[in-house]
Amino acid sequence: MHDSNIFLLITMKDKVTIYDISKKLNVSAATVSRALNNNPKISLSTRELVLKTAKEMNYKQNRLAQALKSGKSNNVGVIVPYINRSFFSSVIRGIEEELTPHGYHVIICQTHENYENEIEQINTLINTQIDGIFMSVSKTTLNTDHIEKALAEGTPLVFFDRKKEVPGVSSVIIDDFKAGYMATQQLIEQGCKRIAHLSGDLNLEIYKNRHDGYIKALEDNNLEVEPDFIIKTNSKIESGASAIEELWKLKKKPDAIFSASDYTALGAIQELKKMGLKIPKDVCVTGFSNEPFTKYMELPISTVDQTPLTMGKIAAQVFLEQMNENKKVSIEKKVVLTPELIVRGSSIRN
Amino acid sequence: MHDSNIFLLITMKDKVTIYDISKKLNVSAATVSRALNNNPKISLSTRELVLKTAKEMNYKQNRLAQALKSGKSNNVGVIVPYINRSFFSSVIRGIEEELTPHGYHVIICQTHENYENEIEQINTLINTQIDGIFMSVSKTTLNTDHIEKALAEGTPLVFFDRKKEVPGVSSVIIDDFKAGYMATQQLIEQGCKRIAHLSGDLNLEIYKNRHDGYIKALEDNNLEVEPDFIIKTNSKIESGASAIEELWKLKKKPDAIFSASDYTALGAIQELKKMGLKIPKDVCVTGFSNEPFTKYMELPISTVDQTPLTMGKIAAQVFLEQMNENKKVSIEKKVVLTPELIVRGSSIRN
DNA sequence: TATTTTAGTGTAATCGATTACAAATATTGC
DNA sequence: GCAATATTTGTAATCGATTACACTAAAATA
Repeated sequence: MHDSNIFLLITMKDKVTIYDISKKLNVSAATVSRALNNNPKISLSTRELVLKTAKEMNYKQNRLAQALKSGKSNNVGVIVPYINRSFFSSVIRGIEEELTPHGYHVIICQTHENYENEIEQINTLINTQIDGIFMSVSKTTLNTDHIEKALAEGTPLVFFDRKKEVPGVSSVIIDDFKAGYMATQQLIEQGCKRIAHLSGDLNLEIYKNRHDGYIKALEDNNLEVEPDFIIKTNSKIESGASAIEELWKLKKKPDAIFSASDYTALGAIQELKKMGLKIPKDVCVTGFSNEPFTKYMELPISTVDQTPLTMGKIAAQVFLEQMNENKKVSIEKKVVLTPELIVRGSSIRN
Repeated sequence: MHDSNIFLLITMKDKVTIYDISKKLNVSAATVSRALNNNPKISLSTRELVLKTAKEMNYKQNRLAQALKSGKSNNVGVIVPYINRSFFSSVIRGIEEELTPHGYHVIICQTHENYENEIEQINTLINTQIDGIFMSVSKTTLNTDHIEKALAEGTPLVFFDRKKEVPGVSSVIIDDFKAGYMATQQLIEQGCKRIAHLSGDLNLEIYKNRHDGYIKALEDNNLEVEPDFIIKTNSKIESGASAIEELWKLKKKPDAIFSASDYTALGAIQELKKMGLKIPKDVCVTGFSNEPFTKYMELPISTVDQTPLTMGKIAAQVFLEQMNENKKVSIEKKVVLTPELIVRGSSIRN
């Protein structure tokens, strides 16, 4: 910290309420409220007078009071592992852009991939009387009691990307199986025959599906599934590098890598280059998530785009639909978006 | 969209209030409230009974009602141009992590760099009775009336990164002058003598300061300031490429580029390579912002880190300090963080 | 003109929690 | 045993906006 000044200043007027307006105009607060809400049973003259006076007095509606009365806060909560991950921040942007025109505000919470935080965040969101929750579950979340409790309170919930099976909860995800299949298929089409897979935690649905898509593509092309070619990694660059070390200890070496994460793909590429191998000539590589950096590399990395902005917007739409339904009934809607395979230099051989 | 199922389910109990607890225990709501708030003037036995019953009935405090009564919502608003920009999402993360332990929630708003949106967002945040606003002003914001109005309502405001001069408003920024100076100095130390600058809009303080730091470094090293070497760009990759085209039309060509944005730096590098020039041998390049991709390039790009997480945390601390002060007095605090020059391959010659 | 409509406004309760103030009960001291 | 004090609980107002119901006055109808 380099510098820091102090400066004093007196401010602050009291906030104007409908009672202040009603006093000034000698009408009841009810009349003021009705005028402000364009209630038809108010005379044009008083309505205009109230509106004019409200503007003059710089009246601002207290949404808190309104929310308490109506039982609707017009706030929604979004729970993600980290908000500054490219994918999550883009989903949030999508949600925000879709909901703002409907008068909603978005409250964001991070779990840091921690189950306890997730429970805590859900509870405080419920206390805040949010009208709905959007969430991508943390990696350490196994149990769904906290989610079912939220539902029982009547809080609509929408999963995006990372979901759990909970009756009554809608979800918006991408077709990870298809993504895994497409990515693998494209590598096969480049002539690759020994494709390794750097997988995430297979207990998570998304990674399991990417893995299964990879397997199915191999099978459909009559390529042998080599268990040694499947390495569990953790979305870190170093993890990609060490996976390559491990793979290159094998007798039969891979000629392509399909990584469930762009970061491990990057680590793999760096390690392969260090070993003197040429990409894509010797080894083709495809990552996952379309992290911004994949596009900007001198050798751009093939990857799968999860269309996060769309995902956020659709999740918001699902929520809005649910808000328009009968409150005593909740509708479960499962939307599966088609991912987009982005083929770049790292996996083009000809 | 690939698939979409419908599933029905009945849910929802009514929410439990202190009145439900008070009825069940045959005590007054006041007693329940006091017990829940650990008010000392309540007997241990009733306190325990209330707490136990509250848990049994799954009571959740209504923070809306509490907020209305207390005049404190425990929500703060953050206004940024776009939430999915690496820098902004990291600042937001910093704010969130600092304020969550104090019971605050963070509401996010985007302006899309649009002045009208900014006004709108401020107003709806005030209606929502937020306890404070954090903002980075939009590029199109010239006038500060909307901000002064918010202050007059008694809403504390903290600027971060992009600020305006408004009396009574605290700010947390980085020393952009110093950043520009350091970056330029490092290029000079590599032996560069003809350093061009790709600048942003000089009407914005941050770009003006980076520019001024660049000029000062040249002067301090007795290098001539060449007006043709200063090109206005717009933070897009293409803008960096066309700046290079323009510069290389000059008789005297630069031997280094200091760009006020990582994206224009990237565009410049791509264009220079296309022209067959070697980096850093022929031209050194330094960008600004430490965008994630700069680190991952085969030739990593030198850049300036704005320490966004720290910036968010400090902004939050400034806000918390202000909340602890006398409400009728607002204290203006100006924090200037020291940026970090990250020297990478694109500007190392030896 | 008498009576029914209609339009416009006011009264008061409500949302859920908090808190001065009042009241009831328990405890202490003499 | 009784006043004085301390402890615990209740009553009711409050935060600001909304709205069912009641009421008045003017307009429409017979």
